[in-house]
Amino acid sequence: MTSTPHGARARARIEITAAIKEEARRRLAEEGAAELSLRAVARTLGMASSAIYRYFPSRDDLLTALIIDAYDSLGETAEAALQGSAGAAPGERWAAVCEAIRGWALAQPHEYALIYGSPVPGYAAPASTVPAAARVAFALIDVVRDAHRAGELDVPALPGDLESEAARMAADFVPDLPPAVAPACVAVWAQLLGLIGFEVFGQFTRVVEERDAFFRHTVAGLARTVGLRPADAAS
Amino acid sequence: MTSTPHGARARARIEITAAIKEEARRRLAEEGAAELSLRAVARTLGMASSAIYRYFPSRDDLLTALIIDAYDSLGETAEAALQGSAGAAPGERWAAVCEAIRGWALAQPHEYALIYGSPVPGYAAPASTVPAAARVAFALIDVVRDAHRAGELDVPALPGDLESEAARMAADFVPDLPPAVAPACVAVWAQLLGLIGFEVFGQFTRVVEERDAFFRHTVAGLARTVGLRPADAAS
DNA sequence: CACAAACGAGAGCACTGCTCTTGCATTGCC
DNA sequence: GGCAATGCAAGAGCAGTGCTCTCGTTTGTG
Repeated sequence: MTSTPHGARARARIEITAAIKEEARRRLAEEGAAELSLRAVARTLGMASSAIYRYFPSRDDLLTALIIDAYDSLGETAEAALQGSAGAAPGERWAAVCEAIRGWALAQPHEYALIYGSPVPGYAAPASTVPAAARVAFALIDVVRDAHRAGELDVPALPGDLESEAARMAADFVPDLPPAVAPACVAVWAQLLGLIGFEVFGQFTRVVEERDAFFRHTVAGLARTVGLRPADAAS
Repeated sequence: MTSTPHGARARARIEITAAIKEEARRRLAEEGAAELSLRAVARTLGMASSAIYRYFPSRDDLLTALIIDAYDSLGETAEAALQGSAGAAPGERWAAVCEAIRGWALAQPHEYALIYGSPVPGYAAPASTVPAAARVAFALIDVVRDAHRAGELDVPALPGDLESEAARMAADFVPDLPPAVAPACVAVWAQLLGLIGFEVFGQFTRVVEERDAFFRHTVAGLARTVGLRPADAAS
């Protein structure tokens, strides 16, 4: 039933699907996920509201598609920063990837909110989002891995009650690194995105003014937490 | 216009206002903010939907009231942990306050999402929420302040480009502490809530299993970032 | 007592997600 | 090439939402 399901109709289908997503993303950029209305999308696309349901069985399915796209877009940005900094010192690469993630988040706050905002509890992220979501994390991990290969990673300490958990984590997604760095990576990943979230969601209003410098400094601290030696020696 | 504006009607007003908030909070606990419907609240309260608008001019106003309550509830929890650990070593107090915040968040995820989730950009938090929101932060800062008084605070380094910002921050809300700790406090505050957010919002699914131990360890790392000496010497 | 303010209820508007039915166009098979 | 099956768009419709307006009624004050 696959293998280029024959001709014009199929092409039209993927084109229209793309057009719906595109228009939805456009509205998302300026309104936020809560205000995204299927009917409005259909209207500006010149189709009946009921027609959209041929392409996305429900509003949530559209949102899920947008979530995956957002994860991928962010992951791509992070990977680009990773490659753009190839050869640089681990501390600098770390900063570059973090800045790229932050830049993406600030440029598309609503999409950031979509993926790192509040998925209501009870809502289990569809398994289809997992690989896309992992890309950012793996970009960060790649920096750590490179530092490790170059012998420039200070493996952090690990308390006894986390040993088995660390072993499991490491086996799951960093089998080539010392187990102790796995929890540190996860912690730093969460803290970084949390930090960015605070800025994007306006929690820094009237608290942090010079956000670029503040972010640079904080991210250097995070680097130290995973065992990297930050580029900015002064911080 | 204040000073007990006379009698039974006023009393009824504050009672009904409270009942609305209570019912709204109940629905919030099991459904999430997006699903909270004024009409539904009115229905279970046995009043016409239009009557609610006598008490809250709009749905957003109701949500704002709930946000303030949530901030206060969380702040209260943090302050209780602070007082409950009076006299203990700074590292232990830090852990206690952090655990309290996390516990609150896990117990009322929807309320956590309401305050630290995704306020759509374009939405400036009403000034009325600020003092309530600050309570958590100040509870954390109190631990740092105590450590400083006891001479147990290792003041973190500060890069040159953050000096003026640090001075401004310190003047604004920690005038009695060395300026360098101010950015560290803000960073750690954001990172802690971000970490908790990741857990509450399900980002740790299939990533972190032993979340208590993981949190304990990570929070000890955060303590070190602000210059505290964590209780858990092993971590 | 009279008057004004506060209040509750109901109807109504514009909007939403989603379903169902009806008719048309395209597609693939014989 | 002709035809049945399928894919698709459109419209009407349901149940629900936030919010407004009006119209009596209740309440407190001069």
